[in-house]
Amino acid sequence: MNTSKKIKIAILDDHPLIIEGLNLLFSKSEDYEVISGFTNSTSLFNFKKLNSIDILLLDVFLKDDNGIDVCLKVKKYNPKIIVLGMSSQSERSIVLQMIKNGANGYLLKSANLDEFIYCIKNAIEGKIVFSKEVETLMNIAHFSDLKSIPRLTQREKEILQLLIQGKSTQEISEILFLSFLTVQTHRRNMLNKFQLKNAVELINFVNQNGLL
Amino acid sequence: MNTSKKIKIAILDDHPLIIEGLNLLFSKSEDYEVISGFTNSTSLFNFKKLNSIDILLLDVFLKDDNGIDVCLKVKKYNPKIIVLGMSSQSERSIVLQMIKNGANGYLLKSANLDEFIYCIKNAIEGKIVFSKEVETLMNIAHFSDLKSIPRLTQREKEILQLLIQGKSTQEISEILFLSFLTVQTHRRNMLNKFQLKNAVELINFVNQNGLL
DNA sequence: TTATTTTTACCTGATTTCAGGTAGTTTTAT
DNA sequence: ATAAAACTACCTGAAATCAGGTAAAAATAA
Repeated sequence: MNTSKKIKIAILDDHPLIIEGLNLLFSKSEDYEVISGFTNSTSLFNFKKLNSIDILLLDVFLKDDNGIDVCLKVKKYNPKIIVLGMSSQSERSIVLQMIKNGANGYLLKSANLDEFIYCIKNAIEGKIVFSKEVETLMNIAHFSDLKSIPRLTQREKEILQLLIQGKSTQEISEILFLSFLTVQTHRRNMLNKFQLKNAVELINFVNQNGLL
Repeated sequence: MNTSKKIKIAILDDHPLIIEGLNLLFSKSEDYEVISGFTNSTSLFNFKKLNSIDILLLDVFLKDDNGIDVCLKVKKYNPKIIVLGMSSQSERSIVLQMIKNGANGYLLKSANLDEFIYCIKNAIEGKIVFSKEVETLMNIAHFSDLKSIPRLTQREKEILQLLIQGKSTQEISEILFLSFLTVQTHRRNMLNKFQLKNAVELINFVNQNGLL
């Protein structure tokens, strides 16, 4: 870590207001500086000095893209860039996916300004950081989830996607050119995998755990 | 409208960052001033000078409360206060409910800074205002919705709530001390009301139109 | 190449949901 | 007081879902 220079922060958030706020927050600091703010992912990836970024504060809900994919791309490009996910509401599933994709932490935008600073500091030191509320959300059944939840196969995902739209087994079989009976089997397998009772429960479960 | 004084803006948003940003935005203006920012609804309602507020910028997703209820309370207290809803993602249902509760407009936080100013200006002049994205979202089937969508009765809502949790008709009947057949009738009535095929479609419809 | 996973498909049977109709009671609004 | 709406409950029958099992291709990984 080079201490002679300020730590360079970039922001990707489709809310100009948030960028303004963060800018203001760090403008007083002697250790950090915001070198650029982007409102969409393409302008981030077109950024010439991508490699000079130390920390990327990354909103997960973007207009043109989503933070989960952006995180993966950034980490692939340069794993040394510290990526901190941000959003307004925190969902377990999203936080889990971000961490799975290499993010170094997750902050709620509603966090106190102190919390922002504190988390960034710790992230630089190599820790995985969460703002308070995210932490409590995560601790309920902490990290076991990433392994214990069986995942869906490709076909299952396709069927699930149609199921979520309210399509019946018959309709799904016609859309995917499968036997009615095959679709039934897949449905049953999904219910069995997660120990659920019916389609509604399945959809709830999938939404809550971001399995699609 | 008193032009000798600045127009007084209050902000209720659980994101300190947003409040900071808006503060900065209006700090340059000669026409507007931010007189106070709140991060929860109780502190807003404890505010002594509530009546001096001209415009309330109101986040709909709050920790302790929700903007839809807050809007109603504020308008009840003083209908002259101009209330503009804000959120990160826009959902038809929420926007509709806000307007129904007397809000004077709705802005996405991702709106450009110019858009904020523009909308506030027009709201003061008595218009119902939307930021661009909200406008396109609303225009798809514009305001007919408020009337044309038949609404759910109390009992139907109770049953729907359980249905959404994945409960079966049998379970629901036990929970609500009703006949199995009665619950079936209510389910059927709901499907008929909205011309839907099955429970999953019903749940989607309700979520999309905020009927619960 | 072999083992494993995935995808496909069938059978049987129980349970649940969906669709149509009717109808008495209670609550709410005019 | 009367009409309208909401709530309750029943009947019948068709359709769909759920639950158990088996099993053979096909694709993927070791």
